[in-house]
Amino acid sequence: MQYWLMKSEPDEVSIDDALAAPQQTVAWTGVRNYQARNFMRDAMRIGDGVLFYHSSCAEPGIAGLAEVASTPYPDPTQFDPASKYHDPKAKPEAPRWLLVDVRAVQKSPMIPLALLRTHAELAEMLILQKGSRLSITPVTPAQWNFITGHLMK
DNA sequence: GCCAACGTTGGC
DNA sequence: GCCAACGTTGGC
Repeated sequence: MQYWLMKSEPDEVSIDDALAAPQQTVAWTGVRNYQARNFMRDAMRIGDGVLFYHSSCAEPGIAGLAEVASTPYPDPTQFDPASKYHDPKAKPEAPRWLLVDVRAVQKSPMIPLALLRTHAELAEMLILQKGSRLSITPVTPAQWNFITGHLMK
């Protein structure tokens, strides 16, 4: 069992959108960074815990809890010329981009980025490092426990 | 809208 | 393989 933080722009898919989706599950489309892709392809397992993070919005921060809900499979948007995530170099017989399904578990009290920064226990979180912009990052059990057990109370 | 930081591309 | 140019991310 591992833990992750996954960024989503709430204008595209918010925690509320995910909770309202069938099975409360959304396909994590649009990742176009190899490191983030590799986490989904190689490291994630069904049932892994996910911190659902809102980025590029008025109040960036952790907005809910979710879990990995599928094994990896090709991101269909890479083959869709109408999608902004279209990748002309991807072919169905050789997909470049894989994703997993994510099931929203619950909305949480909003935990703003600025608040995360105030806790020494979270100083090592990858998302808090200078220049970090990876959209999917691993979270340690200690960080997970601190956030879910302390900040979400 | 600004801009720092980072990733990717492509010429050489 | 180097690296400059360019595009993107994402907080502020």
